[in-house]
Amino acid sequence: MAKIKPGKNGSKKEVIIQKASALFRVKGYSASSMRELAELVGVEAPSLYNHIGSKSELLHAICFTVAGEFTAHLERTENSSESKVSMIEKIIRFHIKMMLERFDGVFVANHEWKHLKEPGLGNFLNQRRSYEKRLVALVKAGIRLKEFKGANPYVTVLTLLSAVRGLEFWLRHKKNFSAQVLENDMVDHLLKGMVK
Amino acid sequence: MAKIKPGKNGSKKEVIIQKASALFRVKGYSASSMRELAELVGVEAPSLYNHIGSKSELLHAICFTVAGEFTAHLERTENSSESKVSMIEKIIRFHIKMMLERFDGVFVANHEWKHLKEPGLGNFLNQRRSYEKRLVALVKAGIRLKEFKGANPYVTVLTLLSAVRGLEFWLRHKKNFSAQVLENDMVDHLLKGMVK
DNA sequence: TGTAAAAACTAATATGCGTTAGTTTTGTGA
DNA sequence: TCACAAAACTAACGCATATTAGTTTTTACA
Repeated sequence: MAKIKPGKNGSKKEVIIQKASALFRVKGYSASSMRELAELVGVEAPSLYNHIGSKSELLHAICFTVAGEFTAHLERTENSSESKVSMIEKIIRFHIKMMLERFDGVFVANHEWKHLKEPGLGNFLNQRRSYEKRLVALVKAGIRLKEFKGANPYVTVLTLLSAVRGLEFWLRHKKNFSAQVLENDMVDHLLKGMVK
Repeated sequence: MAKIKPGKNGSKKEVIIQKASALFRVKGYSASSMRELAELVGVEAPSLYNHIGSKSELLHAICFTVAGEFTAHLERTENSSESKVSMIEKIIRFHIKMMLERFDGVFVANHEWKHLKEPGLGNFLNQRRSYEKRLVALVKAGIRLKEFKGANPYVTVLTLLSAVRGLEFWLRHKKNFSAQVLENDMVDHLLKGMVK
C-alpha cells in the first residue's frame, strides 16, 4: 500500500507547497488544477497524493504559514520597549520585507483565503481580525502619547495595511528603482505624507 | 428561434451583469457557476444565454465599464486648471467614491481581471498601465512645481492607489465610522502623513 | 384576439475536475 | 543482494462545468 502518510516530514511536500503557491498566485486557487500543479512538480497528478491530503490542504498550509509569521512578528514588536512611531515603522518594514521575500505565499494568503474550508476559514479570519485590532490598539496608544495625529485609528491602520499590500503591483512589473528606495519612500510617505 | 440577440439593449442583461458582479466578488470568477448566477437572476442557466454570449463576456463587461469610468474621470481632471495637490486630492476622492458606490464592479475589476481572455486581457492591462503613467506624470509635475516632496513618483502613485483600494476591507466589515470620516482621514493621511 | 418574436424551459453533450484503486518502479538499509 | 517501504505510474470514477439544441411558454402589439 502506497497511500499511507509517511512518518517523516519529507521535503517533497515542501516543494509541492512552494509550487502550489506560485501556481495559485498566477492563476488563482479555483482556476488551478492538480494536473497543472503536478506538471510543475514534474510528476503525474495522482502521485501528489502520496505527499499531500488534498488540494484544499495546500491552500490551508500556505495561508496559515504566512499568517503565523505576521502574528509572531507583531508579538515580538509589542513586547519591545520602543516608541509607537518606531514600532509602526518596524511593522511596515516587516510587511514590505515579507512581500519582497515571500511574494507567492503572501499574495495567496491575501487573495485566496476565501476558498479555505471551514473551520480553517473562520480561524483565518479571526486571526486577521485580531492582528488588525492589535495594530489599532498600537495606533491608539500612539495618539494618546501624542506621537500621532488624531485621525480615526481604524482608518490609519487600513491605510497602512493597504499601502504595503500594493507592493504586489510593483512586484509584477519590476520598475526601475531598488527595493531600498521603495521601502524608504513608502515608509516616509505613510508616516509623514507627500505634501511639502 | 430564440437564440438571436435582441436589437434593443434590454434591462435584463444589465440585471444579469449586476448579479454577476455581486457573485464574482463574493466567490471569485472561476468558482462562480452559471447555475448559481441563474438562481440569483431567478431563471434556469441556459436561459441566460438569451441575453448574454458567454460567462467570460460578463467579466469583460464588468472590467471595462469600471476601467472606462476611471479613465474618463482622469481625463476630466487633467483638463482642469487646478494645482497638482488639488488634482491628486480629487482623484483620491473619486477612487473612494467609486469604491463606496460601485463596490462589486470595482472589486471584480481589481481582482478578477486575470481571468479575462485575450485580447481583452491585453487591452485591460494597457489601459491600467496608461492610467498609472498619467498619474505618475501628474505627481512628477507636482514635484517640479515644489508642491510635493521629492520621493520616487512611482512609489507615491503605488502608495496612493493601494491605500484607496484597501477600502475593500472596510466595506466588508462596516466599521462604526462614517464614509465621510473615512474619506477625509484617509486623504489627510495620504497627503500629510500620520506623524505629528 | 391572433400572431410573431422574445425568453423561458428540458434534455443533452463534451470536457475537465479532484480523487481513488490497483499496480509497478525506485530507492535504501540489513 | 534481498526485501520492504516510498513513491511513481495507468486507469478510471463520479461529479460539475459551460454551453447547445430543440421545444414550449410568455409577452406585446396589430
